[in-house]
Amino acid sequence: MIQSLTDSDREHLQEALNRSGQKVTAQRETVFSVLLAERDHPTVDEVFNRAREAMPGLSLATVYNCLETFVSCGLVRQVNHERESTRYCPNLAPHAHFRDKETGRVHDIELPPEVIKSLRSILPPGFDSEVIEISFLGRAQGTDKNSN
Amino acid sequence: MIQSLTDSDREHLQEALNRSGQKVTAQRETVFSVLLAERDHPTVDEVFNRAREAMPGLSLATVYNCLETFVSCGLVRQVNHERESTRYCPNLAPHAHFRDKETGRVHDIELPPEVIKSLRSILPPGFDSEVIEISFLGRAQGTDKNSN
DNA sequence: CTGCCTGCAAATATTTTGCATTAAA
DNA sequence: TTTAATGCAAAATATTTGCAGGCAG
Repeated sequence: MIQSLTDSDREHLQEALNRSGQKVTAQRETVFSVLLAERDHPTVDEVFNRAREAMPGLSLATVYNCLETFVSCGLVRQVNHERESTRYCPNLAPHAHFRDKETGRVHDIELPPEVIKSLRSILPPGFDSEVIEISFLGRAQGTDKNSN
Repeated sequence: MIQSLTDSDREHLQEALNRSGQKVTAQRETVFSVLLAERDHPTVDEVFNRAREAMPGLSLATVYNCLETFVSCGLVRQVNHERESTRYCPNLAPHAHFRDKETGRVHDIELPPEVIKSLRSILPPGFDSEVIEISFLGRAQGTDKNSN
C-alpha cells in the first residue's frame, strides 16, 4: 500500500519542481511517494507497478517522464548496476551502493567526506568531476531490512 | 583495422578459457582482439561493428556470447554508466572510470591500494564485497588520447 | 566422437517518440 | 489562457533464447 505524501515531502517536491519551472501533478506526487515509501532503489518497471496500485490509469511513459524530471531537478539519483536496469534512489546524501548478489537488494552505504576527498584526489590534473558513483557487489549477511 | 592477437595475448585468452573449460574459437579471438585494440570501453554494438570488419559473418548474438564468456572467466569487466549501454573493458587492474560528459569518452583512472582500502573500510560489519565499481562523471581537458 | 559454440531468427525487454487531449498555474 | 504534462500506441534499442548445424578438444 502506498501512502500519500506527508506535507513536508509534498513541499519538498513542489519546491524542487517550481525551482526548475515544472508543474506539480498528481502523477508526479504518486511516483515520488512510491520512491519514498520503499527505499529499495526500484527499477522503472517496479515503480510503474507500485504506482499503478494507487493510480490505475497511470502510464509507463509517464513514469519514465516523471523519473527523468526528478533526476533533472535533483530530487532523485539514477543508479546503474552491472547488467541491471537503471534504478532510482531518493537519498541525495553522498552515499555508495551495495548490491547483494544473493537477494538483489540494494543497500545504501554512508560515504564519509574524507573518503570522497581521497577519491577526488586520484583524478589527474584537468579532470573535473561533479558526480561519483560507487557500487559494491557482494554479500550482506544479517541485514534484511531496507537500508537507506 | 583490427590486428590479430599477439602470441602473448592469445596465450592469455587460451589459458583463461581453458581454466574454465571453454573453447578457443576464431570468433572469440576476434572479439578479444577488438577489446585489446582500442581501449575505449566499447558497447556491444561497437564491438560487433568493429569485429565484423575482420570477420564479416560474425553475428551479434555471438558477440553477446563472447563478451559474457569473457566476463565469466574474468578476462573482461563490464562497466555501466548512467543511462548508457553496458560497456566492456579488458583492463583488469583495479581502476576507476571517468566518463567525459562532452565527448562521451571513457578514461581509466588508476586506483591506489590505499584508496581501495579506505573504500572497503566504509562497509558495515557483515557486508563483504568482491567488486567495487567507481565511476566519475565530468569533464576532462587536454587528454585526447585513449587512456587505460 | 562429444559437447560446447555459432548463426539465425524470433521473442523479450527496455526506452523513446509523436501527437491529441488534459490539467496546472 | 498559456504552457507543460499525460496517455496511448508505435518505433527504436537492447538483450535473450531455441535450435540446427559446425568445430575444438
